[in-house]
Amino acid sequence: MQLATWNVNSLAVRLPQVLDWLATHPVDVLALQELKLSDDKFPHQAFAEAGYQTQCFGQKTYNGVALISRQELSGVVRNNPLFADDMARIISANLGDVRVIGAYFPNGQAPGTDKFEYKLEWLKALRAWVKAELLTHPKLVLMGDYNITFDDADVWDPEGMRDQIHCTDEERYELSALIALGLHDSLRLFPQAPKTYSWWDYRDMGFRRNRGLRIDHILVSDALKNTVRACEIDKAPRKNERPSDHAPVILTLT
DNA sequence: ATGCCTCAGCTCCTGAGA
Repeated sequence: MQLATWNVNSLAVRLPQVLDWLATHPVDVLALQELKLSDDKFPHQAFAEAGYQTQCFGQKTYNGVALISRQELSGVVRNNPLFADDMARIISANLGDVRVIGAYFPNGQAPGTDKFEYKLEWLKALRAWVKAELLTHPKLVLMGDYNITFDDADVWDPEGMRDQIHCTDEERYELSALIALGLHDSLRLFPQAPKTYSWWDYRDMGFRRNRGLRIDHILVSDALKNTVRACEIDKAPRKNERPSDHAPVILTLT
């Protein structure tokens, strides 16, 4: 079984790339973030013609998430029932006995701003909800654009970005608290080359110079850990014309 | 450098992203 996550930065712009990618990477579930379109504009038909079912939670202009799957998903939930949120950021569902959560974590803009406070509250509420979910769904995958680096190994310029957004102690504390619920960073279950990132700034030739961040993650619960066979970041779509600034992350389970 | 790209939208500038 394969699961993947990809922040596409506008599904309207990236739909052909997503369909191309699925044709060569026929994963069981693909979680998308930053659709930037409302549900009435979601391209269900295009995915159906490619053999995929769709569950979407869209929003005009910003945010928006979806689960694209080969099999029909059950138990679809939108956002965190424990957190009143104006923004479409989470969609979760069951694939067999595995609870799959796709999430677009808040960016947070900068420490000290209202958006940063919202990010911390959102993270705290996510942790409470995931903790409860694990009781009923021990096999759980939490994947998406976390907008948080685990540590300096995830940052191209750790000195320059110290205490900056995605790298603050407060954000990293929340990420480690998620891990402490009994989750594992799939990518780090395997040896990784230094400077492995999932996002590169559009500006200043960020990708060509590998000036990036690892902020897209796939966390798996204790009950799934021993089934993880591989986890990798697919940098190929970042080389497309008009790419997303994020690359997909792929998880392979037995 | 309160910038550099890219995207959406009350679109020829602005807000937001990361």
